[in-house]
Amino acid sequence: MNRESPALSEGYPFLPLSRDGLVDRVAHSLVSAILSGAIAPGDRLAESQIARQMDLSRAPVREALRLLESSGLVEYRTNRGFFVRVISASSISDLYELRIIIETAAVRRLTEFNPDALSSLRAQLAELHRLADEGADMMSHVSADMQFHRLICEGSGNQRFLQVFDQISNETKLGLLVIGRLYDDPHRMAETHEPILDAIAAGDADAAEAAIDYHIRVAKDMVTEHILKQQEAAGT
Amino acid sequence: MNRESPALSEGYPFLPLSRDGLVDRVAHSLVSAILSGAIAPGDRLAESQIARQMDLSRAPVREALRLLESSGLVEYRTNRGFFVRVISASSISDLYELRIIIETAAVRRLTEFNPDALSSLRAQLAELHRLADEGADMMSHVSADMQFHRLICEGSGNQRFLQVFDQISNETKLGLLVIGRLYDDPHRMAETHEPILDAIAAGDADAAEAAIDYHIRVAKDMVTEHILKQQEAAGT
DNA sequence: GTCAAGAAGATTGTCGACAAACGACAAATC
DNA sequence: GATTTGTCGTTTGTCGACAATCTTCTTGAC
Repeated sequence: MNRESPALSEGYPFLPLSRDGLVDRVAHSLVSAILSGAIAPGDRLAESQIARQMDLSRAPVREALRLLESSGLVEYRTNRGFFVRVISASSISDLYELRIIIETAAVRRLTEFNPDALSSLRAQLAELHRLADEGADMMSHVSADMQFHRLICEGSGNQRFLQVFDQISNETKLGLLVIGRLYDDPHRMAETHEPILDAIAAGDADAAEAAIDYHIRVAKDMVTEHILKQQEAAGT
Repeated sequence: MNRESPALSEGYPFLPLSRDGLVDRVAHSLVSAILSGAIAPGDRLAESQIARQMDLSRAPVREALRLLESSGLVEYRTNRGFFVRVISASSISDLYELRIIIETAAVRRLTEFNPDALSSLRAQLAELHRLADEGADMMSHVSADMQFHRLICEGSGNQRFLQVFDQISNETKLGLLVIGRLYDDPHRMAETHEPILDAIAAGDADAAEAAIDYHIRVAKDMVTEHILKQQEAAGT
């Protein structure tokens, strides 16, 4: 066996093993808890309590929370601590308006300068249908859906678009998840992405822009409507 | 002297005296240092060293740096620390593309739904001319210029637009400052904002959008050109 | 019963300390 | 002479502790 021969040629391909620190793991854990609904919007996130539960000191917890803050999932008040951000209809509306301008610009650039990205978008659409077939849970649907849109931002070639998208991505997911059952017909949901792909395939940037604008606007209306309904119900 | 009488009536408008914690002050101090050029792009920001100089512990310094990180001024590498982000031509180009889509959308909404914001924009333009008259320094010019654009985002009524603008604002300033003398004719610079105001005053959203698009695009070209020239000079 | 003031408990803000990781230079090996 | 290995000083990662602040509960007056 020539276990060593690759190393001799200056290149056994060791993967740089993930040195991701504690902070990232804590942050991920918190995101899961929030997105799963185990911690509800408005709830307090006491760092000392979390640290105790995870059996580590407050420092990494605090940093993880600061990280979540910059992604909009969590809100910080001086001398009071961190709270899960509450989703208001107007804040969601603003969020989707932002998504619209980012993603329309992104899909335009993608169509014009990077049409090769189409294949990965097709693959992601197939993934959406696969999840629909196997009756996956809401969280999986939402994540896969967002991943489709992320690919568009990534394919735009503009790092800032992707950065902004990632920053608001978790909050968008939260908005989708708090309203509960939205993907009643997941196949139908997946299909709504097809006009975007068609326009990109046709190389028609205007059409692509219009398609994604429509797509996100529909989602926006659905979500804001749901939230308004929920607020009414809660106010009664 | 009736120092206390206002308090008795339960309503003297005391300004909440800077209870903004240490962290914000540290962050502000660091931003100043970076934008003033005292700390150059690529430089390391050793938290222990900064803490020693400011005579406080590392905790608040660390948090301040994390804050700057989320505003893009500073970059963090695990187990290595914080570094002032280096400005590349492509990253600046992406940044301005983002500004264009945010601010065109913002000025459209402002023109359509909040034309009253015009007066504060006019005031800010006057401020630009005032600074030009008194021959203010570069930093003041840049800040006042950015404030004009911030007012547009604020006037859009979409919180997210403002949020994104604030997030990239410092990095934009940094980009403007590293290229040095750009405001050779500050009055001329101030005047380039006028077409935007005219369009808003006329209630013509399309024209306003076109005006700010042009305005930012010109700035983008100037800045990227300068940076490319600098990079060539450095590479020689 | 309502409201205000105050005490008790918990939580955040900041600190100093120690272990682990990094970068640089010297020593050793081929 | 060039590359690898060992060592050392510095910096980051994490911790536990204490003071300042907030929240809650109790107490008391009206």
